[in-house]
Amino acid sequence: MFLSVDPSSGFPVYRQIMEQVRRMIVAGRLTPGEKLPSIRDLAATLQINPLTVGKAYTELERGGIVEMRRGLGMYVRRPGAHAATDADDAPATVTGGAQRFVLEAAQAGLSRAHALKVVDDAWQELVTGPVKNVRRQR
Amino acid sequence: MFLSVDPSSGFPVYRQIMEQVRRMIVAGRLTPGEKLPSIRDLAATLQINPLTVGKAYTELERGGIVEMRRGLGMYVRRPGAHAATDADDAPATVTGGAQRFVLEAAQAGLSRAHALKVVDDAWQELVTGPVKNVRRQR
Amino acid sequence: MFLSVDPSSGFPVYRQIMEQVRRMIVAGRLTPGEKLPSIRDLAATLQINPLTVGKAYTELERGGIVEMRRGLGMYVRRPGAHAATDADDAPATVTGGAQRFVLEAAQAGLSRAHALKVVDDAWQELVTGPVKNVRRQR
Amino acid sequence: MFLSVDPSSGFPVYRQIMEQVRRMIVAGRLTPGEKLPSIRDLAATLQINPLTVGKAYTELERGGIVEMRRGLGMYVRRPGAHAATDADDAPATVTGGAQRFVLEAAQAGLSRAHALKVVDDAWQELVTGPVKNVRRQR
DNA sequence: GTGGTCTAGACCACC
DNA sequence: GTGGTCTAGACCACG
Repeated sequence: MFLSVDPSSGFPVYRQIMEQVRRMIVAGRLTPGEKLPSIRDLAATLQINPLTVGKAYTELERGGIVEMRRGLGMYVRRPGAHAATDADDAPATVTGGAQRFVLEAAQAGLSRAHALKVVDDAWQELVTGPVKNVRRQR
Repeated sequence: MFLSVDPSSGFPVYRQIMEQVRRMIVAGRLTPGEKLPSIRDLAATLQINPLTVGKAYTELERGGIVEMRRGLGMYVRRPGAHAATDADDAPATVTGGAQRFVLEAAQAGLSRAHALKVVDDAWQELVTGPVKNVRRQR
Repeated sequence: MFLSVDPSSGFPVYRQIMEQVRRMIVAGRLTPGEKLPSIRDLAATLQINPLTVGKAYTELERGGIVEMRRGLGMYVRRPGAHAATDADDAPATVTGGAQRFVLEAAQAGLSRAHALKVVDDAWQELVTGPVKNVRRQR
Repeated sequence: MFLSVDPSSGFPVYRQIMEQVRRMIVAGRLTPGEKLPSIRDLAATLQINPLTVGKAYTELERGGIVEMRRGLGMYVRRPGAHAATDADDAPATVTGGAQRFVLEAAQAGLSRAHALKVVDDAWQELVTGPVKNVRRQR
């Protein structure tokens, strides 16, 4: 598990962690049932406060992404276990995200086709794993 | 000019204003050279603090979207006028937005094709606002 | 607003706050639209850390009990605004609570009628307001 | 003896065991003098740590619910044998539980009569219900 | 002024 | 060992 955070990015560190964990799950680099690094370990690795890691984990658990087993650690949840929870409002979230992206793209002067290609490329990068910047493991 | 804000959405009010103004420009409902409502008028209409509207306008001006003419008000800028300002980093912003969207969509269980369709639909909805053709900038 | 917490009760302080706020809303001592004390104020009054109060407020907001208005404070939400959110699983929570209570009561040797009376008395106390219970400490 | 625990429920595993044992006693599915499964057997069945089962048993013994006979195992105690132990504080516990339940119910929008009915139903289920109600998981 | 985030260090319950 | 809670104090974004 290699994660990287940028404390000076202005984007909350705990959200950076959340996003990367979700990204790894989607990309298949974290599989259901797999154990996440302990709060202390990850905090030491990233050189941040354990509470910050804990906040990220707590939020992920609330979102149904991972589950906590007392005294054992955090584990990636089986997909479908939480599907019922947010299956209904997920589309709304996604279309909202699409609207935001489309606005940005149009504002930047991209054509419709160009914008779609950018999304397609991003998806490709997500499933194959970022080419640069991240190392595979395990 | 119809704007609406939700003070309790957790999303900064001044950003809500910025986003809607940009959206209107992209959709062609605000055309280059057109005058925006005054800070005080808009604040009164939305029942929010004038400082908040002012911040939105200032940020829009910094982004080169609108320009301030002392004593006259804020005006939508001619496309291309700000091209030099952020032409270089705009693509980076867009790809970043694409990555965020793709992550959300994948996490929500959408297929690649489905995600692309959602984006295409959002674009369609954006341009088929009440008005004519889309003016692209840059 | 009179709240009291017992830091040495073993029950998390932030949950004590949550419970009392909910209790006050149910009892009508906090009405929809009313403003809660600021995090700093309440923390100073209770002589606890602001972060602890903040955690209580954040959790209440997540539960749809209160809403945050940026830069203004926390406000009691209008009932029904969140009804749709947890209307479905609320009954499950309630029946679970009922099962726990019934088990306790039976284990303690109460009769069925006696247990019902205890609940009825508790409801009475809730709506009329705790007779004692509002004590200052430290 | 069929017990089930959910390690990822957030509720301590040892308390889940305690609660189910007490429930069985109240419901008559475990009668005074009856022997509980050994720590090792139950731990193996539930696929949990024997220390956890041991803690549950120890706590039950402290509460006077069961008694340990060295070299023989744990046995359900005769009712009344522990009455003197917690007869005094039991009512306080029960009224506390009632308050918690009433708060939950009122918050969920139940009427006073409805809440009482839920409790009555739960009691009914407790005494009649040993039939099924046992679910396996994992 | 408001809440949001982060740090450094501590104690606790649980497995 | 694990995560959960709390303290004391700091900086930032927002209205």
